[in-house]
Amino acid sequence: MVERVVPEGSRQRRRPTKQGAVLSERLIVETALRLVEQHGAAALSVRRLGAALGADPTALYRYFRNTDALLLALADELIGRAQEGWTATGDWRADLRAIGLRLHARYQAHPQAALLAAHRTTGRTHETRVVERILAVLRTAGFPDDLAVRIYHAFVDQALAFAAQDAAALALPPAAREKEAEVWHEVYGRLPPGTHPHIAATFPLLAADMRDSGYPFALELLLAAAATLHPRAQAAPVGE
Amino acid sequence: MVERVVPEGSRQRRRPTKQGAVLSERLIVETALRLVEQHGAAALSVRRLGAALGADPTALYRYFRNTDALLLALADELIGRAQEGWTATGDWRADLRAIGLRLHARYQAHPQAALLAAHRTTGRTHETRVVERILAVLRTAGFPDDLAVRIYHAFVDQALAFAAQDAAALALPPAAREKEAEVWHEVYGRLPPGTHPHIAATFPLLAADMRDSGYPFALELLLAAAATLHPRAQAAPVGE
DNA sequence: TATGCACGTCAATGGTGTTGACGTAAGGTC
DNA sequence: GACCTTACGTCAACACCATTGACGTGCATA
Repeated sequence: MVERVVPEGSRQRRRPTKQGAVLSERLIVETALRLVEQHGAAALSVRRLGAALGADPTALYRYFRNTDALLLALADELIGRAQEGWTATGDWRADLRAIGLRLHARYQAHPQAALLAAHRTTGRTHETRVVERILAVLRTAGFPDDLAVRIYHAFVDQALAFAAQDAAALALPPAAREKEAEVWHEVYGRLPPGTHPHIAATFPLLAADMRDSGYPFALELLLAAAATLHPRAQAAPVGE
Repeated sequence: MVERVVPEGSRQRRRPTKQGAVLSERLIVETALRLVEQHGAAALSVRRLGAALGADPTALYRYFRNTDALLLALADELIGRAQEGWTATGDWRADLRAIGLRLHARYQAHPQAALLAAHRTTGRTHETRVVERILAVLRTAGFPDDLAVRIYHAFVDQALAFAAQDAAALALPPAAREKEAEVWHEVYGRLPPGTHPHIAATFPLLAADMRDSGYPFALELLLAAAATLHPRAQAAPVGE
């Protein structure tokens, strides 16, 4: 196979497409993100991306080895953006809450890329920086090392797992997404008290609660339980 | 459009395919599950499934409206298998722990299918039964309805999110999995204390802890925090 | 034994990612 | 300004994919 991808650094000959666009790795990543944002995950295909760029679809392969490489580039971009503007306050619980919610929110903005990114360890600079920051928050707060590590692990995995989980719902084709919402009302709303008494009794509450992500509350529970494990634990109820 | 799917209950005329197979919803689900397990999630296509069944690929559409409906059936099958043999003990915390760990374990046994299925709401019988059971555990334990619903939501989403997260790691091709573990040691094990002091200080602990899933500990934290929200809350430390 | 229709089959449609060949025009050199 | 070299945009083609409508066989029922 001919090596068709030239590393971004050594690119020199930029040549406009028939429609006048001048391609670059950066332009492609930004266009792809915009495409996903505006028209949903399903809109991201090589042909549509080519159309959006104003270029032949296969021009993409001069910049990325395949679509997976493109999606990893998107993912890297996301991780970077999630940390922009964040600074520690010194309150470990508020800091972890902010980091968790930011990561979650940023991933939700690009569900398709999030689905791929959340399950992978990249070892790239953005990722190591977040890890360092979380450990810093926990150790500075006075958690002993072994406990800090365990809490870090649960916290990070939970943030990424929920990010992927909620992204998956957003990344669903519109038809399937509508169907799922419908399933909740049609199926769960009509289960008879005889066979499913607890669902029947709480259905309105259920329907209301399931509309939003379970992550914020799960995060609060994790933080509250972690607080009770602190060597100088004080009364620190959920949500504090 | 002609309605082509006949509900499983009212099926009567079974007719062997050219290759002699007698199709059924159950056979299709089991074959699909086997296909995904043996050859990965990418192997699940209508054509390949037809070949594995010994039938014309489009015969599938006599049993499922589309591939998404099949996927939901797979998901529900996994949920069902996770519950086989479970019974309530009356100790809400032990019961939820058991349900969570069972779900997680069952999905890990079928990583490829778990990846596809863990994000979906099926509305099928196995799913509604778990939902009913979890709500029963919480309400019987004395949690008020609104709290029971919120805890249920966080608990279920956490279990499924972690199931998908950990399944993703298992589902990677062995080569890629080894490579990722290697990258982790190479990158995180060599970060200089100057730029990443907290990672450098805790690396041995980190490396040991990250080998296993973060779910069991995250689940304990959730249960411990939920216990403090109980109207008759007693001292109930993590892991009790 | 007769009959209606369930369902397995086939052909076709319009999508997808990806590859190899080709030629044009851009950059460097003189 | 002329000449090479080659990067890279384009094109055609391939092998898949899910899904559809039409068709007729042969089964279950009456």
